[in-house]
Amino acid sequence: MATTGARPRANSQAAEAPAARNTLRYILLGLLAARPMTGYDIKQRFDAALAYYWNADRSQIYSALKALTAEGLAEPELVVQDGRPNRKLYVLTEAGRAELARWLGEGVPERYAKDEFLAKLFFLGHGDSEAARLHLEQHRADLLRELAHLEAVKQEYAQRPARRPQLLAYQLLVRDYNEARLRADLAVTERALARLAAGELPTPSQD
Amino acid sequence: MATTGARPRANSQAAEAPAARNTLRYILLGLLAARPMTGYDIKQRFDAALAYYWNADRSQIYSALKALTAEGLAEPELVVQDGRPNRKLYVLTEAGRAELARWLGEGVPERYAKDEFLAKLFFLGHGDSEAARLHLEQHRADLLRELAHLEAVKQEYAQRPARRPQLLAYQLLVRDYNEARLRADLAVTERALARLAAGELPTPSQD
DNA sequence: GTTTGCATGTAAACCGTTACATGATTGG
DNA sequence: CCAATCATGTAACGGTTTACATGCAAAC
Repeated sequence: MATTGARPRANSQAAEAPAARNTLRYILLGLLAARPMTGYDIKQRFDAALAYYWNADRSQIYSALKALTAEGLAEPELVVQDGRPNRKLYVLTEAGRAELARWLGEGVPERYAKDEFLAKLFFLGHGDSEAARLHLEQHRADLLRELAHLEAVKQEYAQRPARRPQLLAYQLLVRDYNEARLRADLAVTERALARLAAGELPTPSQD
Repeated sequence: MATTGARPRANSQAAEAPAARNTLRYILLGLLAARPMTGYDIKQRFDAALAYYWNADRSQIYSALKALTAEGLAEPELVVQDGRPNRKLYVLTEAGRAELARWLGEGVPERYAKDEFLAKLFFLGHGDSEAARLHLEQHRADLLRELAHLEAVKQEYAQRPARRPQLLAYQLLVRDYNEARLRADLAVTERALARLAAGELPTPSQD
């Protein structure tokens, strides 16, 4: 149909992507490289800092940690507690550190993202403009909430000085990407809502 | 750890999200609502227009179309061709149209996105700054290519007038989101590369 | 006293990707 | 002559999500 054809694919730095990506595995290596952690700790880290671009369930994390152990990339260390459940601290091995370094050097294939909001928006012309307004307003509310949360985290980090500036620098860079995307989304959303209010978007009756 | 706690979750418009999202199913309904299509057509539509925020494999599309048929939401119509394979045109039923409308009215849960580039970037402090530069430059190249592709598609669409302005309006809105995000990413990337070149990002030796 | 937080896991279902299979026509 | 396009599908695997299961302690 479109003479311009399909969206072009990337040519990755190191081309060989065998069969499975297993991104979670490498994220776990990355987290354990900073300090030993339990599955529980890792889940918290996901929710607090990584959720904007990746997340995993508890069950997935626990089984992935077992897989790392089986491959000799991490080793569990039981920490007995009283009054609360024992913890299983996973420590990265030398092999684990090497595997992380290998992954960091590899190119990232340009994989399509999945965004359910945009997927639905694409088809909203089949519904009425009231439904569209509701979705756009919900999206705006979500964005404002996330931006507020980001601001709060920023305040917090600004207080205490960094222990490892090298690690922090890239984490802050990721945060910059996140913030820029949120603001970009917000601008588009505001414009769309304004157009809707002004009756500038076509309505089903004109279809 | 972080006193600010976890990222807040959305309160969706209509809360009940039963067990499976099955977003692909609804995207198929949305595509078929515009016109009857074959699995092959649908895959092309994905690659040409939807790939920025969703995609699916041929095999997944074919089996999803079968599932729609089994549920009475779409009906296949065999189009015999000579010289090339027969086509199976899927036509949306009334039930299918109703199911699409239901989905359009439902709220979108704020699901985390998965972005492998950001996931890797987050940990690049564990590598050397040369690796970081390569990844950032690759990302910039990817963004520029996508923006160029977007521009080409825009030119194309500007030519011919829309048949159904109501449907087109929302598709263009999705394109606006996409473009805004790409430009936001590009700005962050350029800034990061400039900082790297100026030696403003901490190097491993300081770790 | 009920909810939340700490802490680990198993089982099943579901979604997504890759590999495999087929076969004619058109374009380079 | 070889590659790409048209066109549909199956089988197997791998990754992700949900539901289920347990149990104590602290906070509300």
